[in-house]
Amino acid sequence: MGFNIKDVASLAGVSPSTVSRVVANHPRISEETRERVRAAMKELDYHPNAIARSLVKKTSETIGLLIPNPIDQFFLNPFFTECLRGITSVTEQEGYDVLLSTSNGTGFTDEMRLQHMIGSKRVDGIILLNSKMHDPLISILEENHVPCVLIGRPSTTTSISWVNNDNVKAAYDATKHLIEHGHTRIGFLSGSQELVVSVDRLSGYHAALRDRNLPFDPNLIVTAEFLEQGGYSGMMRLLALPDRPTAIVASDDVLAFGAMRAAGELGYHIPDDLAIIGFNDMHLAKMANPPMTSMNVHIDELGKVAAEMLLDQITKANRGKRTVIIQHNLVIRRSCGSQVQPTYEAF
Amino acid sequence: MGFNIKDVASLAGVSPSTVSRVVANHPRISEETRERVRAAMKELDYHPNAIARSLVKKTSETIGLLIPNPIDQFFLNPFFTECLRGITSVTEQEGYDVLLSTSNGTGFTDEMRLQHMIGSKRVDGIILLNSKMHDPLISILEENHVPCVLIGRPSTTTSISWVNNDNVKAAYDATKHLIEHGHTRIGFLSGSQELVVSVDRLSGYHAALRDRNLPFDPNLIVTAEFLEQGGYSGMMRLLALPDRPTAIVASDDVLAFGAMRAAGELGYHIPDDLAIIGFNDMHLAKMANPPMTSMNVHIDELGKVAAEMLLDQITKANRGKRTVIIQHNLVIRRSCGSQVQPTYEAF
DNA sequence: ATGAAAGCGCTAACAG
DNA sequence: CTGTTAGCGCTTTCAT
Repeated sequence: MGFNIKDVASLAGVSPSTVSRVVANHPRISEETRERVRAAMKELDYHPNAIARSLVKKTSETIGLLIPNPIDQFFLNPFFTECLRGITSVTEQEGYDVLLSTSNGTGFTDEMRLQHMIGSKRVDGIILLNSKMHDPLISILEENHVPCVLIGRPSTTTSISWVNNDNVKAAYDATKHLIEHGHTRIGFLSGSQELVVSVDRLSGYHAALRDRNLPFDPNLIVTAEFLEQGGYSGMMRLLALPDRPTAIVASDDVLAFGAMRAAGELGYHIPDDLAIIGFNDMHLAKMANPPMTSMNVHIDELGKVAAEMLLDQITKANRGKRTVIIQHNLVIRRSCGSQVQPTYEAF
Repeated sequence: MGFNIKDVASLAGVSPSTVSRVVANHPRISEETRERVRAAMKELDYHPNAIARSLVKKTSETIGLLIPNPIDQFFLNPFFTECLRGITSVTEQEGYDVLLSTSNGTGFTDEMRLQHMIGSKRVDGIILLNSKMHDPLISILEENHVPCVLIGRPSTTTSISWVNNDNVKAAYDATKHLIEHGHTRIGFLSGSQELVVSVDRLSGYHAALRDRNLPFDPNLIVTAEFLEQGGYSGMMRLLALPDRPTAIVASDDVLAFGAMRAAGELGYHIPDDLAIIGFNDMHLAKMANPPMTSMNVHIDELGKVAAEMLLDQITKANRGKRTVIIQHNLVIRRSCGSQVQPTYEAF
């Protein structure tokens, strides 16, 4: 318990540096001493102290993930799990661990937590989630020259790399789909306009209306938190309008679920009375009643590519700025009035 | 960029130890030097190197979470997110971060990853998920005297603390509910019998049948992975029986979803032809068609209590073994044939 | 109240 | 191929 490199060295009758070399698989070590050291390591159940190693090598084989506040609200949206699944699918292959910056108790802002994560040297790079408009986190990252990748689009010019969907186009496509179904009054359930993703999706909605010469009615746009409750109350407001929408684009599936619940309570039938399209195509979507049409933006892929890009920066010192766009595709089910077979999908 | 304690010290005209003291809020520092040091820290944008600190203090303000292999399969079940939500709700208050041990690329087993996490000294304590029967991880934890808490019940006597549900009783209650609805042929969709939770839930099912003098038919028990696909194929097998069950207890909601899909494809109507009860009451459950009756075991609470217990061990050196049982409650919706109002629930 | 010095466990020149 | 030496950046006695 708690043996260190010196203990192993003296048991094997060599110097600490030799032990260090066999641990690191240094080539120029005689087979004989290598064996002897290995035996000593096993006998003492020696495990190298990663902290000490980290201190001298200045790498930690760990990447950091900054969970934006409020933390537990973030976990409520399946977005996080999907992202993390993508991220870990590459870290596990490359031998990296993932540090979640959660500590917030002492009233730390996201900026302070990011500064701390960088300054504390516990991670070799950082993945940032959920970029906000005029996000101060971006400039912190730039100033510090830390390897990092943003999941989402920065709202201002920046030198840091990012992965994103073409959210403008995705919302455009979703809205167009409803227009092609004959809808002219289409409501839009938006997430907070502080988030770039919300801004982009709203602007795609606008563009689609404009292209088809449909009038734009600000009353048809409701902003809510990315929570089911937000979708519910937003929808209630839309349905209370004298000239209610006949179709809804929700910029997140959880909003769409809330919207469906509100519609159900008021006695509207989906898709006959009201068409709904969600965003993200979470697993939930296919189990909804009726199964929900949703824009799949391949969140796991966002995470996967972000992690790959980050590890590239870290291991290859490849700091050139890269931006990647992940494709989207509309998964048509029954909530939008399309005539599709009642299919059964696996998770 | 990259200033250290010495840089701050010389700028402030003091010794490194003094800087260290003001960082640590040491009381016996004159107000004047404290100010001077703070100014220097701010000017250099100094952030203490947590790695160096960790090396000497032997604490990291980080707790480790060992994600069992296969990692990405684990993320597919919402169990993980809920657990993590509970865990982070306490770490964020207490100023701890969370390290996910994911690195697995070089063919590491769970044991090796645990050993590494402990030996590497990057975490002050460990939360273990998903205990298996005869789990070797448990003995590793015991031997190393690391602060740790198990989420789940250990299958053998052990000195380590754990949090769990009374899964035997929970499955008993779920099964009893179906029996009270008049069912006598009740199928059981189990997760892998290598997991303690599966064993417990199956034994609760047994006990309920026994208590009501119902015959036990091994054909009614199907074991599958905790994935929707597992529930689907398991259900297909049950429904192919000459004397098919009229009700199902699924030991996980994702299994129940797969079961519902299979039943749907074969033209069975739920709950009229077939009653189903799931386990975990994930958010999905209430959005199912029909809304799913499910045993809520309060997973976030498991995570929360586990984290609290762990931090207690770490900060108070409170190593006494503790075991906590989190209550369960059946959330009755429409998939089990109970006559309940079609209610609408928020997330 | 502050500084000097030793050392946490490891790696990396530099010698040999 | 292997050992010696000098740190990595910080905390912590022990002095003063």
